[in-house]
Amino acid sequence: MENMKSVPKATLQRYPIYLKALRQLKGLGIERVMSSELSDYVGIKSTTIRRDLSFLGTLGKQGFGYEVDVLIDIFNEKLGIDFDEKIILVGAGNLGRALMNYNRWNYVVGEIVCAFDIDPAKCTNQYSIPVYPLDEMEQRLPEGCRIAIVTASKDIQKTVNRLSKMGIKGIVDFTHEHIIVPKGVILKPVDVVSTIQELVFETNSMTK
Amino acid sequence: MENMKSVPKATLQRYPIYLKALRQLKGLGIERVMSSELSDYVGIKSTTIRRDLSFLGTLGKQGFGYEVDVLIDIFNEKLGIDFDEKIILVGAGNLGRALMNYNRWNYVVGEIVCAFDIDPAKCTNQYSIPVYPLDEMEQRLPEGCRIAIVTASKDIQKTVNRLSKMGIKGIVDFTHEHIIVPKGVILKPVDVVSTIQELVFETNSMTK
DNA sequence: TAGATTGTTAATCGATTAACAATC
DNA sequence: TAGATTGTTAATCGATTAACAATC
Repeated sequence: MENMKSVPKATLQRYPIYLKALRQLKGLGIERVMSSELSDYVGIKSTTIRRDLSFLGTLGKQGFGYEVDVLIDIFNEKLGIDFDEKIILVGAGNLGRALMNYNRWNYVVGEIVCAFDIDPAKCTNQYSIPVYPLDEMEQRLPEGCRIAIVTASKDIQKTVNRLSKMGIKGIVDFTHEHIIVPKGVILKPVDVVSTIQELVFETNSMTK
Repeated sequence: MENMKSVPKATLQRYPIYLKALRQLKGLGIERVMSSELSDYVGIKSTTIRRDLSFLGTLGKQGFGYEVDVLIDIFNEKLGIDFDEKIILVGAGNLGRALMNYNRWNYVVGEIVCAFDIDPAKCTNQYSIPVYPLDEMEQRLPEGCRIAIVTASKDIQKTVNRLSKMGIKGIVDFTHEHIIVPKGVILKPVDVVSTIQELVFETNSMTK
């Protein structure tokens, strides 16, 4: 970490793809992988993969390839994926509840620890995860929590400002709203509508 | 459309951002916008915006800026967003149902017309949208449907192959699975776990 | 017209990849 | 060692943006 050359943004965005693939390969009992194999698997050129991996150290062996476990460990250690990122969720509506139930990501990046909602009727323990009133966000913030998922669009800008003050560093944003993010906070939009629009644009421009 | 210089991929991916912003501005009663204003609004340099827009024609007026309505119309007409893209949904689990209820995108890109699930218990009319057995996908495919949202990971590769044969051109993928997409089909992953991982990677690499 | 902002050119920056030297 | 694949260099490609000419 200390001497890490600054990793290009494009590379950083491919790491999750590699990590996912490596976990799947490991699940299939594969212990060693060559960049060319991984390339076929994820659809990224092998040179690009080797270059991307080289930012994390000298991980492969010439003539051999990479040990799957070594790569997975590196992603975990060097990049701070320690499987228990504490995540909070803002908004316990339909989508929020779907995310709460979507517990497949336990032990992958961590888990949603608790949720918040303005609607008192939604503040309950009846789901897999406790839901607290939005007011209590500051006091209920889990120790070390850096990441929030927001699904509620009511007063979203205010909420984002509050999250930022609370020390949240990354926000996964499911609202469609226009949000200005404070410095030092990264916001990743997850926008089905925009995704569909991109698809429409791209399919249209494909068929000329 | 006919003489459209091929639009760069990066530009294509920004169009939904512009369109969203323009609709919001229109909602605020704003009729004219300069590239510099739009730039402040969406956080993309004004030169980039002007260049992106120039692929769609000569839309602005020197000394004046752009008419919001003109831009919105161009996106709609030239790029085929006609508000009623017919979308099908595969998988009526928690996430699927959240998407069905998430009808905010009606009249934005179109709407989910129907859903499919392998589980007969989930094939019902009790939601806002009819859910049919997965078997009936081919016969129930809405006229002109090009886009599918998949949330069910069971046999996902088979499903994707089927969708492709049915003529689906774009897939929004909510599963975590490793999917090989047939030629001519675009798959856009929407992956909360990967998004969170990207956030963790990026926040970690920010704090050095 | 004069002022302003667009549309576009050309320079810069970053990302990809072909080619190959290093090395297991 | 010889064969193979990595790690890295250098060339290419694409995207961004500064600067400015075109023009409303």
